[in-house]
Amino acid sequence: MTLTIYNTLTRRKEPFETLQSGKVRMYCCGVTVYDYCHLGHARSYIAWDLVRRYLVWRGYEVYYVQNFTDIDDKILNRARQDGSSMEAVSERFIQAYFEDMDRLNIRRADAYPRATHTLDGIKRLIFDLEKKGYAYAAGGDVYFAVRRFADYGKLSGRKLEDLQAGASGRVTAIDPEAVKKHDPFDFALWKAAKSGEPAWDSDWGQGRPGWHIECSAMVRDCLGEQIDIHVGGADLVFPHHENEIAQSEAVTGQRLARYWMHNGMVNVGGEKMSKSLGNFTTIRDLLDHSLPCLDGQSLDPMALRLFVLQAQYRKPIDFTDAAIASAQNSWHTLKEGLLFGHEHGTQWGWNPASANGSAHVLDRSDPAVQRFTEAMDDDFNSSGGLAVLFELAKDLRRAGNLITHQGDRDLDAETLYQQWHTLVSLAQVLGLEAQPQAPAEAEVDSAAIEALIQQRQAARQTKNFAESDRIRDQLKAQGIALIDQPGGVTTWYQE
RNA sequence: GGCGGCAUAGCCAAGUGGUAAGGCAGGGGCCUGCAAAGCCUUUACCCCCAGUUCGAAUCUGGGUGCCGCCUCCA
Repeated sequence: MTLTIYNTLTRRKEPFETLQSGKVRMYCCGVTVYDYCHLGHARSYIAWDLVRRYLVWRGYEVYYVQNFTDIDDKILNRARQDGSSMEAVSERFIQAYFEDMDRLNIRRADAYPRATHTLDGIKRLIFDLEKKGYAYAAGGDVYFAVRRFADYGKLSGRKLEDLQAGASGRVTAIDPEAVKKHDPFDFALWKAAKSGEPAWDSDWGQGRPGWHIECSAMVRDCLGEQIDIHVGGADLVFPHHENEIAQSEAVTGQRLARYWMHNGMVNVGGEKMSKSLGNFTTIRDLLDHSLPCLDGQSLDPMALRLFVLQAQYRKPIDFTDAAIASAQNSWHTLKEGLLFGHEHGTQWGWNPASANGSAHVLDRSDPAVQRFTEAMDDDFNSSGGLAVLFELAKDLRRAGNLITHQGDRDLDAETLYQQWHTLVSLAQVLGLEAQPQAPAEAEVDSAAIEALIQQRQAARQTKNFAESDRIRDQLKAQGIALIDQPGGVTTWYQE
C-alpha cells in the first residue's frame, strides 16, 4: 500500500516519497505568542501531530520542527498593554502553549526555533537574497522584489495581475511602507527600528526581521535547503507560504518542500474562528469550565481531540454545542473500549500495561489494521480510521457490559485480547489514550451495600416497592447503581 | 473582481464508476413491580438540471447555495 498526500502545490494527491529513504524532515508554522491558543490552533497542531504519529507508525524516522514567532507587533502591543516586555510576553505564552498542547496529547517537536534565536540565519538569508538581486534596501527597510522571482504565485495559484485587479483600493491605501517599495507586492524582509521597540544590529541599520523571513531561515538552519513536508493552516497559503517559497527558492534554486499540507479552519456559526472576528474560544477556557451542553461536565481533552479527528484535516469543522456534546459521548464509547483490559482483563490474567508495549506485536495483516491503514494512507483520513476504532471499541464495550451486567464469563479471551490490543495500538496512532481511573477511593463498604440489597429484596418480595425504591435511591445517592438481573439476582457497581 | 474549496440521513462525517463506513441523537423490541443499566433491532437513493456510460453520490458541462484566501491570522 502507498501513502498518498494531498499537495497544495499541485492540488492533487501524490504518492509520498521522501528525499532520503525512510527519513522525513517536516516543518510546521507555529504560533505568534501573544495570547492563549484557541481551537483553531488546537485543530492545526492536532492535525500535524496526527501526520507525524502516522508517519512514525508507518516506519519513517521523522524530524519535526515547529517555530515560535516571538518578534511581532501584536506581542509588542500586548507588552505595552501589560506593562511588560516582548520577551516576558513571549515566554509566558510559550509556556501556556506547551501546557495546552500537552493536555491534547500533542507530542513535542524535536526543535522549537524562535525568531529571536534565529537572527543570524535571518540576516544571512537576507544578505544572500540581496546579493542575488532579489532584495533591495530602502530607507532602513529591506524588501523582496516579487517580480524578480518568476515562480511567485505557484503555491496559491495567483498571478500578480490578478492580485492587482482585486487589490485596487486596498494596496494603494496610505501606507508608509508603500512609498519605499518598488512594487506594491514586494514585502518586507527587514524593518527599520522604530523608537522604543526592540531592534537588532544589521548591515541595513538597526531593525527587526519581517514575518515571512523567519520561517525560511529556520527551515534552512534546522532542516536544510530542502525538506519533505511543510505544514500550516490554510490561511497561511497566501501570502506567508508563498513568500516563504520565494525567499528560500530564490536563494537555493531548489524546491523548498516536496509536499505542502494545509489544515482546514475551525468555524463558528459558519465563519472562521479568528482573533480579529473575536469569535474564538481558547483551549483552556473550553477545557477548564463546566459546560451547559454537557450537563455541567467539563470537556475531556481527548473528546476535543476526537472532535478534531472526526473530520479529515483539510475540511473545515464547525464548533457548536452539539458537536462538543457528540464528541464527549463518542469519547466515552471509545474510552470504554480502551479501558476494557484494565476493567476486565485481570480475570484472564492480562497485564494491562502490555497493551501498548512491545510485548505483543501488532498483527498488520489483521483486517482491522488493514482497513485502518488503508484509510490513513489516503491523505490521513482519520475519519475513516476512527470508524475502525469504534467498531473494535463497541465490540469490547458489549463484551464488558455482558460481564458487568449479566455476569457472562463465557467469552473468547484470546479474541478479546487481540481486539483490545489492536484498539489501544491504533488509538495511540491517533493520539487517543485513556487513563485508567486510579483505584483510590475504594472506600465503599460492600458488606453494608449487600445488606441493603438484601433488605430491598425482602421489601420487593412483599411488594413494598416504596421501600425498595427508597433503598435504591439511597444507594444511588452514594454513587452505587443497582442492576436487577434476570432471575432475581441484584448486583451493583460504583458509578 | 481574482484564485481555491465544499454541498451525503435530525446533527457530524467517510466513500471518487457497480446500487451508501462510522459517531451522536432518535424509534421499536426484550428484560423489570416500575425504572435504570444492559442486550437485540431500526432510520438516506447522496443540492438542482443536462450529458457520458450497460451502470454515477462518484466523470463532464451548466446552475444554485455556503466557506476560505487576496490585510494579521492555525
